[in-house]
Amino acid sequence: MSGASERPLRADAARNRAKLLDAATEVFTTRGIGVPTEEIARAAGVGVGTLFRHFPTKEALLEAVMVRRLETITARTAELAAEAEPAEAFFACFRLIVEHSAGKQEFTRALAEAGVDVHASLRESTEQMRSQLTELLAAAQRDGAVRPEVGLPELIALLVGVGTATEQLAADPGARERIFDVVFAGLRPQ
Amino acid sequence: MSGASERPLRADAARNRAKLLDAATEVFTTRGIGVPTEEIARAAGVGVGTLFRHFPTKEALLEAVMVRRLETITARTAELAAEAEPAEAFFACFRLIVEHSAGKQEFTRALAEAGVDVHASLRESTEQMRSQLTELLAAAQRDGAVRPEVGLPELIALLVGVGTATEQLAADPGARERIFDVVFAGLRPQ
Amino acid sequence: MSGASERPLRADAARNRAKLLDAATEVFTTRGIGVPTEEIARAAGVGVGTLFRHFPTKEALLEAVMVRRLETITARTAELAAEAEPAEAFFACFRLIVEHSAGKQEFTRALAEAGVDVHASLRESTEQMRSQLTELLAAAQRDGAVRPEVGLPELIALLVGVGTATEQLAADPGARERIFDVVFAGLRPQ
Amino acid sequence: MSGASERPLRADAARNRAKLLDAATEVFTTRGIGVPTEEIARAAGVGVGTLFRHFPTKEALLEAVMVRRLETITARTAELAAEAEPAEAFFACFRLIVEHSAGKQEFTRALAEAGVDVHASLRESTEQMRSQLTELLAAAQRDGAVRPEVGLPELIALLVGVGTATEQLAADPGARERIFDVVFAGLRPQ
DNA sequence: GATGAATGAGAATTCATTCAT
DNA sequence: AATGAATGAATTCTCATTCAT
Repeated sequence: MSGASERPLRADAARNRAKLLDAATEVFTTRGIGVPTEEIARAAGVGVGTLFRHFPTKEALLEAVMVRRLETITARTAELAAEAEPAEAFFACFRLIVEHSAGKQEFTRALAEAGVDVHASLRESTEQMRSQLTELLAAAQRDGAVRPEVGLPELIALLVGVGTATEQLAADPGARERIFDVVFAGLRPQ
Repeated sequence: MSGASERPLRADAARNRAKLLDAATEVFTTRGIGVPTEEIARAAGVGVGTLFRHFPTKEALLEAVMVRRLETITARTAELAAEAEPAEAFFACFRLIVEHSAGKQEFTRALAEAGVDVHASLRESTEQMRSQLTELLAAAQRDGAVRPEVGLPELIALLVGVGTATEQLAADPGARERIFDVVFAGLRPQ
Repeated sequence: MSGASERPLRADAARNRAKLLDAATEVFTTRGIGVPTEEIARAAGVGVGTLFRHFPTKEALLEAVMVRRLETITARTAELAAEAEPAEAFFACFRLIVEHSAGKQEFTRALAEAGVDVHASLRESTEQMRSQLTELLAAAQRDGAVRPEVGLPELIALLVGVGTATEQLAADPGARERIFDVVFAGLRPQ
Repeated sequence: MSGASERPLRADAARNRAKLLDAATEVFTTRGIGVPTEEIARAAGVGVGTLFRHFPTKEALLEAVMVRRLETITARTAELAAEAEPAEAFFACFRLIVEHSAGKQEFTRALAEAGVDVHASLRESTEQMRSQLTELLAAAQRDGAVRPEVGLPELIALLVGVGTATEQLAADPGARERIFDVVFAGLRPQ
C-alpha cells in the first residue's frame, strides 16, 4: 500500500531498517530532533553507516518516521470509522490521532524548514489522512454531532493543539481527560 | 521590576540590550531557535561579542526573551483583569495570552532540554503569571462562566494548545476565531 | 588590481589569511589536494574555524591559492615582457610560467570537477594571463622567433606539458634544461 | 606473461576480473581516481565484494589497471619496433605511448602517495618499457634521427609531458598534431 | 564597552573494507 | 564464489563562546 516499488530487502536489512525506525521514533519523540544521528544508530544497535545506507540524510529518516506514524494512524482510523456510528467514530478518531501524534509538530517543522515542500512521500500519507478526516467530519456534521461551521483546517489545527495540550499533561490522565471534555463539548452544536 | 540587583547600565549598553532582545524575539519566533547567535547580533546591529557580554550564553538570551514576553503579558493581563467583569476578563486574557505566545513552546522546550528546570529567572515571571491565572480562573468559576472542574494545569495546557492551533491557522483569521469559539464554548459549564 | 571591494581586513586577520595561503600552497603542491583541511590549518598555525572563516569551502581555498599564483606569474611576466626583445621575452616568460606552475594541473582539475566552470574569480586572472600570452606569442611570431602555425591553445598546452615534464625531473636540473632546449628548438621556425 | 604464479582461476572468475579491469580503466580515466569502488563494481556489473576478492585494496586495482596498460603498450611497441626503421619506429612509438597514456599521471601519483615505491608488480612492467625505450632511443640516435644529448629520463619526461599537453587539447586534433610537430622537430639534431 | 576574528568540539555524511547470507 | 549490507574512521563544515584589538 505504501511505495511497493523497491526490491524485497534482505531479511537482515529489513530488520535493521525496522530497528532504526523504532529507535528514531523513540529518540526523536523523547529527546527532540536535535539528537545526533550517531546516537540513533547506537540506540538501534547498528553503525552510523547502516543508518545512512537506509536513510540517505537525517531528514529522510525523520520523514520515514513520520510516514510510518501516519500510516499507523490512518489504518487504525479506517478501522474505527468502519466499526462505529459517525458521531462516535469522529470523537474516537480524534482521540486516537491525538494520542499517536506526540512530538509530531517538531518533525513537521523540521521538514518544512528543510525547504522541500512537505516531502513527496509525506504528502501521500498526509493526503490520505486528510481525506479520511474530511469524511469523518462530514458524517459527524450530517449527524448533528459537530458544529457545521467547523472545517477541515480547524479540525486539523485542533488535533495539533489538543496534542500539544495533552503533552503538557503527560503526568495527569485525569486532567488530560478534561481537555478532551472541553474540546469535545465545544465541538458539539451549541 | 525584574531582578533590580545589577549596576544601572550605561545608556548605550541599555540600548544595545534592548536592540538585542528585540532582534532575538523577532528572529527566534520567525526562524526558530536554531538560528546562529551571529545572525541575531547582526539583526541587532551589534557584534557577537556584545551579545555575549549581555547574555552569557545563548540560552540566557532565550530566557531573557521569554521573561520579557511574560512580563508584557502579565502587565496587560493585570490591566484587563482590573477593567472588566470576571467572565469577560477571563476570556479576554485567554485570547491575549494566546496571541502573545507565538513560538513560545519551542523556547520552553529548548530551555527544558538545557536541564536547568525552567530557569530561576523564568520561574519568577512564570510564578507571577500562574497566580494571575489562578485568580482569573477562580473568579470566572465563581461567576459561573467556566466549568468548575477545570484546574490551573488544564487552563495552561489549553492556552498552549490553542496557541499551537492558531499558529497553524496564521493565514486564516476566520478559522482562528472558530478555534476560540469552540474552546470557549467548551469551557463554559455545559 | 584584484577584487578591491572588501573591507581592509584587520591586521591579524590579514596575517592569518596570508599564513593560510602560504601553508595551503606548500601543502597542496607537495602532498596533493587530498590533504585534510585540518592539516592545512595546523600547518598555518591556526584553528580549522579560522580557515573556514577565511575560505568558506576547501574549494574556495584551492581557488585562492591558484589566483594568487596566477597573479604572481602575471606580474612577473609583465615585467619581463617590458624589459626584453620579443623573442627573448617570449622564451623567458615560457620558463617563468613553467617554473611557477608546479602542481597547477591537479588544482585545475579539482576545481573543474567541482562543476563551477573555472570559478569566476579564477576566470579573471586566467583571462589576464591569456591576453599576456597572446601578445607575447604574436610579437615573437612577428619577429620570426616562433613558428607561425602555433596558436594560443597549443602554447598553453605546451606550458602545462613542459611543467609536467620538468616536475618529473625535479632532481636533475641538467635534464630539465634539455627539455627546454628541445621544446624551444621545436618552437622555432624550422 | 605477468605473474604466472596464481591458480588457474575459474572461467567466470576470470571473466569478472576482466570486466572489473575494463570498468576501472574506463571510470578512472574519465572521472578520476576519486570515484568510489562501489561505482566501479556497478559499472562492471558485479558486487563490491567481488571487486575486493579480486583486488584486495583499491590501490591494488589501480595498480592492475596500470600494469595492463603498460603491457598493452609494451606489446604494441615491440611490434612497431620490429616493423620499421629506427627513426620511424622511434617517433611512431612516441605517439603510441602518448596516446595510450591518458590519465596515467594521476594513477602514478596516487600509487606513489600510497608510499610503496612504485609497487613491485608495476616495477616489472615499468622496467620492461624502460628497456624498450632505451633501445629505441639508442637506435634512433645512432641513425642520427634524435639529438644525442637526450637521455632516457628526458625521453620519459617528454612522453609524460606531451601526454599532458595533448590531454588539454582533446577537442582539437589539429592542435594536438602541432604539439607532436613541435616536439619531434625539437628532438631532431639541430 | 564594543568589535569581530579565532577557536575547537561536535555534526552530518562518505567510502574503503569486512562479513553474513 | 558472489553478493550487497554493515561498519566506523575520516572528512568537511558549523557555531557557541573566548579573546586580542
